[in-house]
Amino acid sequence: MTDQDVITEAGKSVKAERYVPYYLSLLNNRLSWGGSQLYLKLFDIGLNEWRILSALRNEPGIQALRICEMITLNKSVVSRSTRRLEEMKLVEARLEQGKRLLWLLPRGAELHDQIIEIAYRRQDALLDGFDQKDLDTLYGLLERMRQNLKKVDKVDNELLQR
Amino acid sequence: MTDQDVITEAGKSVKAERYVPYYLSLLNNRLSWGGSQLYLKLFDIGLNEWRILSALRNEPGIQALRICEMITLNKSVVSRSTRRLEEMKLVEARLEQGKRLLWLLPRGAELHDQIIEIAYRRQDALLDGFDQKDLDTLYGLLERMRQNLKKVDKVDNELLQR
DNA sequence: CTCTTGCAGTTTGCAATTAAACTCGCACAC
DNA sequence: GTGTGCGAGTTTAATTGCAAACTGCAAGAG
Repeated sequence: MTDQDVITEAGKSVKAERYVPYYLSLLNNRLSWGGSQLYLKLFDIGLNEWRILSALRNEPGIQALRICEMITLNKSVVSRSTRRLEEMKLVEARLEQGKRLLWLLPRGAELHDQIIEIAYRRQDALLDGFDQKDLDTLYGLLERMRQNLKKVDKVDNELLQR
Repeated sequence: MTDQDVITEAGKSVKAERYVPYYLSLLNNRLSWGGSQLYLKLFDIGLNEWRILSALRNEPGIQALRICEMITLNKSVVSRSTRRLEEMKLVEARLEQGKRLLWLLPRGAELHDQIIEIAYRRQDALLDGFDQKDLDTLYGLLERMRQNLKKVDKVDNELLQR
C-alpha cells in the first residue's frame, strides 16, 4: 500500500491497429510535415502556399473564398499565404468590379509545375505496390469516410448539448 | 495586354478526388480538431492528453519514451501533456531504480474510460455503413501506406541531397 | 577521481490549423 | 444622408505537431 493508489492493471483501451483516427493522424502528420519541410527547403514556400498555387493553376482568376471552398482551407490561412505569394511575386491580385481576383504570375505557374512533380512522386511512394483496383477501393473508402464526417459532427453536437 | 502578364489558362493540377494526401489531411484535421475541441469542452483535456491516458491504460507504469513509441507521439508533446496530467492529478510519476515510471491515478482511469466511449462513438460515425469486409480492406490499405512512409522519406532525402 | 558517452526528458522555435472577433466597403432601406 | 446589414478579408489566440538544441543523470573508461 502506497501513499496513494495507482492503477496497475491494464484496462479496456484503444488498439492502434484497429483505430482509424490513429492511422489518419499518423499518415497525415508524416506526409504533410515532411512535404512542408521539403518544399520550404527547396523552394522557400510552405504546404499552404503550394496548395494555393495549385488552386490557382486549376481555376485561374478566382477569389480567396473560392480557394477556401476548393481545397477546404481556412480563410485565415488563405489570407496569410496569398499575401506571402504576392510578396514573392508568384501571385497577383487584381480588383475587377469590386472583386479581388487572384492570378498566377508566370514564375508562380512555373514553380507550381515543379512542385507538382514532386508531390506526385511522394504520392507514388506512398502508394507503392497498389494496383488500379486497390486505388479504386482506397478512394472509394476515403470518399465514404469524408461523407460520414457530417455524422461525426452530429455525434459531437449531441454530446455538447447535454 | 496588361502591365504584367498573368496565367489565364488552367494547367495540369492536382485533382483532389484522386489525391490521397488531400483526403488524409481533410479527414484527419476534421477528426482530430473536432475531437480535441470536444474533449476540451467536456473534460478540459486535449487530444494528446487523452492519447497518453490511453497508452497508460494499456500498459500501466511505463516510461515517457515508451509512450512515444506506442502511440507515435513526439516526446516534446508527451513531456508537455504528462505534466498537465500530473498537475490535474490524473497521472502520477514515480521514480523506481532511476526510471521515471508513469501511472494512472483512479480519476485518470475513470476519465479515460469515459472518453473511450466517446472516441468509439465518433469512429463508428466515421465508419457508418462499413461492413466487416470493408473494415478489413481499409485497415489493410492503411497499414500498407504506413509501411510505405519509409519510401516517401527516401524520396524526400534524394531530393534534398541534390 | 575525472572525463566521456549516452539515454531520458525538457525547452524552444517554427509551421500548420481552427474559430472567433474585427475591419472595410458596398448596397439597400428609410 | 444615415444607418443597417452583408460579404470578403484580416488579425488574433489557442492547439497540435515536428526537429533540434539543451539539461541532467548515470554508467564506464582511463
